[in-house]
Amino acid sequence: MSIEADLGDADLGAGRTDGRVPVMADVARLAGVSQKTVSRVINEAPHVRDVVRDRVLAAVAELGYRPNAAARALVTQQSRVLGVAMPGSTDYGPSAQVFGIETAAWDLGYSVVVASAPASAEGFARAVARLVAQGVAGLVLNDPYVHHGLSTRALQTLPTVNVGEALCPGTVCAAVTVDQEGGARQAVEHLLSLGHRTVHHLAGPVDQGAAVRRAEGWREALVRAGACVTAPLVGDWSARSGYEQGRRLAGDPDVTAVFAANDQMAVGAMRAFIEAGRDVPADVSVVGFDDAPDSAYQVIPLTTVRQDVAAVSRRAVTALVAAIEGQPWPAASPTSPAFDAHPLGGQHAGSADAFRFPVGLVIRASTGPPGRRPGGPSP
Amino acid sequence: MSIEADLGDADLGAGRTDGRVPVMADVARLAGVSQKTVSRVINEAPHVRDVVRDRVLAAVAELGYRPNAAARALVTQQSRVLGVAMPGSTDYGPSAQVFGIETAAWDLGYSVVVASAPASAEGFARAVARLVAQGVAGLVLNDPYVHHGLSTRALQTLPTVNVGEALCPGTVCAAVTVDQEGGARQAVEHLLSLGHRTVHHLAGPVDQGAAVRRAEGWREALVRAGACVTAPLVGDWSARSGYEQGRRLAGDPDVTAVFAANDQMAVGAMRAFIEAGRDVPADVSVVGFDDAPDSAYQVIPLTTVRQDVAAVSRRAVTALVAAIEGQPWPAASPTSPAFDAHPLGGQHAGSADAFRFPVGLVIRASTGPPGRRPGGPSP
DNA sequence: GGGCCGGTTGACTACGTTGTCAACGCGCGA
DNA sequence: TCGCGCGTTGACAACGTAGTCAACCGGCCC
Repeated sequence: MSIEADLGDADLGAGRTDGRVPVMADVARLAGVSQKTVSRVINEAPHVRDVVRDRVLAAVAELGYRPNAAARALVTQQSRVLGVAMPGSTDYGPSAQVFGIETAAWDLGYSVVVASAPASAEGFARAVARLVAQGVAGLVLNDPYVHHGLSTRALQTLPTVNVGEALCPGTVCAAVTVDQEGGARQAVEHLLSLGHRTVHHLAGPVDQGAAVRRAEGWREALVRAGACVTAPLVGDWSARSGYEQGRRLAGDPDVTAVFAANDQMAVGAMRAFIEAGRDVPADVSVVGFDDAPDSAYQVIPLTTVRQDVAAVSRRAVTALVAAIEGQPWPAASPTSPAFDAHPLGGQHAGSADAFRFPVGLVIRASTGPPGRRPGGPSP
Repeated sequence: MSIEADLGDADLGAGRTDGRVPVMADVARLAGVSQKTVSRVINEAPHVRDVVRDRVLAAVAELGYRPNAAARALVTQQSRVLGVAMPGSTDYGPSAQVFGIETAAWDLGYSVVVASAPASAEGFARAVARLVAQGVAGLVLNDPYVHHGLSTRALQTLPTVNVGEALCPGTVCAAVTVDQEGGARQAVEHLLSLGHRTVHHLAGPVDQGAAVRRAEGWREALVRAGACVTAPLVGDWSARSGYEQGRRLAGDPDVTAVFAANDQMAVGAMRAFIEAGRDVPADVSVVGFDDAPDSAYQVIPLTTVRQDVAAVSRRAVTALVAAIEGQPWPAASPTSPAFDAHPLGGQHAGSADAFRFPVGLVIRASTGPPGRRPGGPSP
């Protein structure tokens, strides 16, 4: 393979740079042009004759020249680096987002620096400060962070996009998200259509937009159907929290259907029901949210709401890069070109410049009609 | 909260820099010293009187000055950025590693840029090339990449550390890993001690070090115990592959115990057994590897081998940073100070400079004695 | 009292790139 | 034929920081 050759060239330099890593001046000397012309060729600027261009490119190849990112960033005031602030979690959602952002960014010629910190106000402050200090050209914020003191003034000088729901209405930065309410509604309607009297909810952290929206969708669907709305139990996205809250639900014989705010909590809840001697789905139906890759192959394959995290991440990065390279980020207005592609907004007011991706219910083995009568296992 | 104040100061600058982001010269002017002295204060260099230092620090605070990373990188030829090359996967292992590396790096004042690419030779080449172009100070490689054309010469100019097992003996870069064989042995011995005649293996990709070492440990433990060694089935770490291979195992009534190379495949295998009407653990016992956070709360809580990914990542980053800041990376020798701390090596020759972390078996509900007689469910 | 020495400070420069602007050469129209 | 304009090229400065080295200052010893 070419690795050895590639890196070998890049490292050692086949040309006359006596051990030093080659710079533009070396290329220029070898090609017999000025350093500025090399710069033009490298940046594909106009006004370079083909003959000259070829000579320069040959010299670049011979020396294994690579542009110095630091020098370029210094002079252009542009780092071509995106900062991602995320709560450091190995949950499927966040990590899928990070990888999605990373892939999309590379495709657009940007690299990605990740700053993980607990989703507290201090954690957010430190993460953003690190990213700013590092000189990122734009910021991708994760939902859980957004409510923590993010203000209009604070970030308006730096292009910023939020992946997920913004809780505070004052937030001006653009948001890319999925139709959380719609997904929750689909889950609830599915369960009600199976014959369940109502659906209990295992919610995510109350200060996170995605969790709030899913809870809203759940409540709304119940109200619309005239079903009784019970108080949601709150978890922290982890399977452990799903298990713990699931044990509380398992103690209530009236519970026949549960909608968990993500797949991991749904799995934990299923475990709690099984442990309590209540079968899934015969006694209790469970629905998750995310459709993590594992969910189809759980011991009880999970009915869940599928969202395309990769597509969401891609859109977020695309919008962010457009903002970076286009207008100097005038606090993204609804008329900003970057946000005109799919303005499906209007789901909730005050966030007109949101992308909203559709979601879809995937029905598997964890849901079914309420077979045994509520009140305990049949004799 | 202080976010607004922090970022507000940083962005707008409370001083006399008329909109521009403040630079050292601005601080120097305000403090009445030279730019060089500001540099000394910022870098905590010696030979600065306390009075002067305080004056400079006050000016820094007033202007909200932040060092320009690009300029610093340009002049020091040092980016304080670590590059992480990873296969873009949302599996627990890789994503936990990325977060662990990121956290450890920040603690040491380094930021982390991630390059994800498929674990092929081309993917590896592109990922490393991107990272090098970005100007990283050091490289963290993930196991699956290492066998792809990594050569002594190729990376010897850039400090590099491998997290995981290096397959090719020619690889000189330092490696930090866990005791894969030992973990596999513990899993097998646990199953044999329960009374199983032998243990089948659901392995990871054959070209990945961790998968190979786990398979080696499994085979070794069986041989030592005089049990028969069956051909391992090969998956790709995903629950899906665990399910698919699990179906093949479920068809064989002699199978009473399975050791999967990671938790996700173990879960998929459990699903396959349940689907085939074989109970876990009554008919078949299953052991995983990783102890992912969810594994304790699976519908059938998983017996698995716990490894401390965060600690491994931390060690890798510590070693890498030591190499970056210490000697100019003479292709890490066993006597290199960076690798003297815990040389538990010697597990396999040719890699004397490896850190090897211990692992531990966590026994849960997915394993038990072979209850029903092999040959099918009892009537 | 003069010289020396070490701690402190600043002027100058390099780092590798891009932006600005002037200069050059060629073809074309007057 | 001359002048003009455009496409092409290069000299020079600038970006913000750290390294080098000289200058300065005070106290100390001879």
